[in-house]
Amino acid sequence: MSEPAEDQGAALLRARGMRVTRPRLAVLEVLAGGGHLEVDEIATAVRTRLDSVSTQAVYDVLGALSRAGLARRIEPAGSPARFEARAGDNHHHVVCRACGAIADVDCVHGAAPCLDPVGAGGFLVDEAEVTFWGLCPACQQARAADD
Amino acid sequence: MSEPAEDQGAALLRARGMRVTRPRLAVLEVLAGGGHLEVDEIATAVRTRLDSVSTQAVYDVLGALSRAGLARRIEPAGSPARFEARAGDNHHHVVCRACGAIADVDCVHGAAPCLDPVGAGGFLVDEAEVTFWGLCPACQQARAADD
DNA sequence: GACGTATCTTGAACGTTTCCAGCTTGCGTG
DNA sequence: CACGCAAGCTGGAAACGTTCAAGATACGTC
Repeated sequence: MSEPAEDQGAALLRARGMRVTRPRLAVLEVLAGGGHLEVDEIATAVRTRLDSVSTQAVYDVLGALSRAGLARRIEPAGSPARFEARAGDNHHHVVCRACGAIADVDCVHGAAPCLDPVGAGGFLVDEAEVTFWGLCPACQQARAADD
Repeated sequence: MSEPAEDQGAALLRARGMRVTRPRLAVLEVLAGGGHLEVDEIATAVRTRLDSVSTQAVYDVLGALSRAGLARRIEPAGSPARFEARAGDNHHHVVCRACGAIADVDCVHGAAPCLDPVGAGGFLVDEAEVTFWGLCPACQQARAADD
């Protein structure tokens, strides 16, 4: 916590043999702020820290970070891709059907919920992704108010 | 089974107060053939039964059918939307990371696997969607052959 | 400090999906 | 059995998120 965010990010990148560049540090900082951000939101936030970063660079950086395990890509049906800082735990997500809001849900089963290779038709399963669908508190209220 | 497929589809549509049109019947027939089809595949198959059907009609029909519970829309990350006939039972899917193939997986936990509204941050959860990621048998062999 | 390569920039294109206006069709009424 | 309304279809076009290609730049290493 005594280290500036930049140095933390640089250490993470170096630990994986990745080059430390300004766009990457900025993206890591933005992701560290929390939330589930769209590429466009990340690009906008990054541009408040650096003068100009191309959209292409943001996509490339996010791809590299998720490949390195420093970010996690999530993509609920009907939404553009979103990215979040990854704690390495396999938590899951609740998505609001009305407004698309996303929240984290810790896995109640431990490490691998519902992961059951049996009956997978010969597939070699390595990950189980769980997405919950429902209504966020705000949209529940909005719907109740409509009645 | 003694009824022609068309009449079955017509009955399904009428039971929900939906109009019975040729594009809808054709889409229902195609979906009844099984599998997890992309919109483009469905459109192509439909056009072998009817002379000409616009792409928009296929999208509209599929939207109406999934809203009515006659079709289910699935959309694995990084893939275009796909539709399948099985709706109602909540089975899940295995997706091959290499070739994108999709297979069904019956839920081993019964009706609502891992569905745990607790800790959902105030969300009113109504569905739990599970997607397994791995390698299909064919891609396992292909990878083994590369070594 | 100079090199080689990974990374970023610019500009463009791709494929899926949605919008729009207008015509056709299914289906309940008289 | 003909009529009329609204739902549904057609056709063209465009928006969106994303990816590709070629060249310039900056990082890490020697």
